[in-house]
Amino acid sequence: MRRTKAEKLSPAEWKIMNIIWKEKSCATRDVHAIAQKAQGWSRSTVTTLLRRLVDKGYLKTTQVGNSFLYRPARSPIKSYLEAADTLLDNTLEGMTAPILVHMVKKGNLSEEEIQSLQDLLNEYSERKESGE
Amino acid sequence: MRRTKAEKLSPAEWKIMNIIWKEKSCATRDVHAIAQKAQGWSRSTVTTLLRRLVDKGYLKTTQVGNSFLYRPARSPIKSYLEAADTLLDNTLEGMTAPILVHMVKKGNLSEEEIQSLQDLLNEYSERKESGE
DNA sequence: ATCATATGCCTACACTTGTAGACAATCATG
DNA sequence: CATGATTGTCTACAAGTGTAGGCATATGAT
Repeated sequence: MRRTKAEKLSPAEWKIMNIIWKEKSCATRDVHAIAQKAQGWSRSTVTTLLRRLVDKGYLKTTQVGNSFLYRPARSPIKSYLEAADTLLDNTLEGMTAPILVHMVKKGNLSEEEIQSLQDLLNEYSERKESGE
Repeated sequence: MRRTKAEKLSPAEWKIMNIIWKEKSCATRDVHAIAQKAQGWSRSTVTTLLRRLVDKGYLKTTQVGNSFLYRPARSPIKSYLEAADTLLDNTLEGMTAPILVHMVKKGNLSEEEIQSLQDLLNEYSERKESGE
């Protein structure tokens, strides 16, 4: 259970981070309001998760009056990419493509997003053709 | 900590599954030999993980002499796709594309794999253009 | 038959994660 | 000011995970 690099988030912690990455006003009560509706979590549960996220370096706090404001300390994109890396780490050779296909299918991508992926792939296939 | 659907694997369990998905001969000793070299795990550790994987329904056993043969009870692809779904579940709207880009970049895809992804994306973009 | 070895099974223990109650300090309102 | 509501802090506990030691039995070699 060594933990050398960036702390991994648990599913519940991702939920909380997603709330804070999305909302602007981030007092405990706000997070709780949302998480209560979405997951049925009690105030205690939300507080515990917030504390752990601060511990893990994902959130920073500012005292405001008698309560705390929570702000993200890490960018969502970076965090998601790390999670993607973790997924690939668990994966055997040759499995990446099927996974990508699957994700494209379920990803509900916009035209622009599809376009950008196409461009990227074109770039790659050209490189391959010219002897990479 | 409810667990309704298919049991999730922990990182250590993925490692073991990958060994068994890859190797043909799958007695404890074989798994241990590999995991010992790769992760430095003791025989006990490997045994425990194998037991848990049987419990979770990822492995089946056949008795052979005084020892057990382990076989996968689930396909790697299916399992990986479920893991990909879990990743997407944690992810906010609009983040799928950047993740895909990232995975393409790190995925070291073959020409055929790139081709198949291109085909898929073309299909999608045509559909979009014709008013999906 | 004996003994070293291999193997399965049980137990253990620290750390993580999900989930939350209880208590204390603080704040707002009559 | 008194009191109820708000907020933070501490503590708790069951289940999951990483990691492994030890014992008993089965097996192969002498």
